[in-house]
Amino acid sequence: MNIKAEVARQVSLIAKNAETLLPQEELVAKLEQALREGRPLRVKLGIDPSAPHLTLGHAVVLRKLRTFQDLGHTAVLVVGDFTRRIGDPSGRSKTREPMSPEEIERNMASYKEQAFLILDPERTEVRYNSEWLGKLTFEDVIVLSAKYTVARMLEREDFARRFREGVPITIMEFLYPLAQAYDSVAIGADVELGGSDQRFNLLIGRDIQREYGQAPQVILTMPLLIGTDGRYAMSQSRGNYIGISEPPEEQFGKVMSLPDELMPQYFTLLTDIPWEEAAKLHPKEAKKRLAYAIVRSFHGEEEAERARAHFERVFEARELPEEMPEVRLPPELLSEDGTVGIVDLVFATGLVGSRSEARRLVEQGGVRLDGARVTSVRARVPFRPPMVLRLGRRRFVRIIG
RNA sequence: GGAGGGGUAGCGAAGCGGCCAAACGCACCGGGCUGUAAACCCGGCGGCUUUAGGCCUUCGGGGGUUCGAAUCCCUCCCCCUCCA
Repeated sequence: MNIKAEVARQVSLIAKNAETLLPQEELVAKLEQALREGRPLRVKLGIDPSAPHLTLGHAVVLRKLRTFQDLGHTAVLVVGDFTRRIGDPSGRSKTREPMSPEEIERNMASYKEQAFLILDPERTEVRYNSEWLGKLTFEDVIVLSAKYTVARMLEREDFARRFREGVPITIMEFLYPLAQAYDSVAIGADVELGGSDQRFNLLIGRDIQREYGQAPQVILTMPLLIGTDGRYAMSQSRGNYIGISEPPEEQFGKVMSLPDELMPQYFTLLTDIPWEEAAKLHPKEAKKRLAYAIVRSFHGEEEAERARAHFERVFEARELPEEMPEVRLPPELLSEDGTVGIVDLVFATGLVGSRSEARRLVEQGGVRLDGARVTSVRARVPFRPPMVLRLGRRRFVRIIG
């Protein structure tokens, strides 16, 4: 095998779409060595076990990790359970409440299930950082903290700004990046992956590894995917996300309503279809291609096909979906003359949270019964099952007797 | 230890005795437009109802003043800034 050529091939695949890859020479050296010795690289990805669901944002990084696996390397998922059990006592962020080991375990079970839709389990190692962080003595921590300076910490944009503006920064916040860096030492990371917001932390890992006599890791960051609002990085706390394990139709629909401007980024970071190719299509067709590719990557060909068919049927042709949930009308809602109040009917579907909400929907023209809009809250409709009730644009129920 | 600021709906943020179920922005829902796009426009966004200037539960917790309190007083809890 021509090692030089193989290294070049791997580097180009690894570097593709990356926001930061440095130092590239070190990656080359590491790859050469790996190939010569038949020893796969250890590629680290830190996992925050805070939330049980993964989003397309996570998928971007996971896909890159998969690339490494396809090249024969090992993915090491490092679960930040140790720090997560402590949380962030400054209480500034509610997403940093301490979590119990049970909660963490539950989240991780679901995390892994989703992550393995992208990753190859055969080449994945999952490690919890409590394994080594939990063993450190206070003395060890002091020794670790002596290896980095305040000035360097303050180089981080976030810290610099807060320090300038007098917003508190706790010592603990200085310790967390060090802990993360120590993770790299513990697992002997050759490369660490992350979102572009992680760049600073990943760099600290290099310094700390060097301090502990290890070859520093190469760092690779991926761009942050913009969320469904078209403005901010996709995150669960912002609610602008598309989940990896959402139902196919849901995923398809969410992708279709992304702003067009996001298409290049999504094609590039989440599919193998080059944007230049998709750009030749009508925007709507391009987006359908995108939605299809994304759904397929998580749910498979068949489900992707179904999701597309569903979309075309319901939203393009404005016909009824093939399948819809069925709801039995509670008999007591039926009056003697065989009619049922529209609000009762809507509420009985369980698709709205309160009668007020049902009423609102009716008043706003969001309720159709067998295709005909019902706008009067006081309307009573003859009950002739089965009937199809449509709420808004996308919710359908079949009412049965 | 001292001085001061603050806790309001999912989030951000006004209000500071009645006109407050609480401005505004974001998110979200409905309608219009369309390529179910996005942007944009209109409406909604505590609950119940006999739909009304109706009733009930909300403005960190508890108690009080008042005809009436998110708004004033007492008390408790929590958060933040500055000085030392």
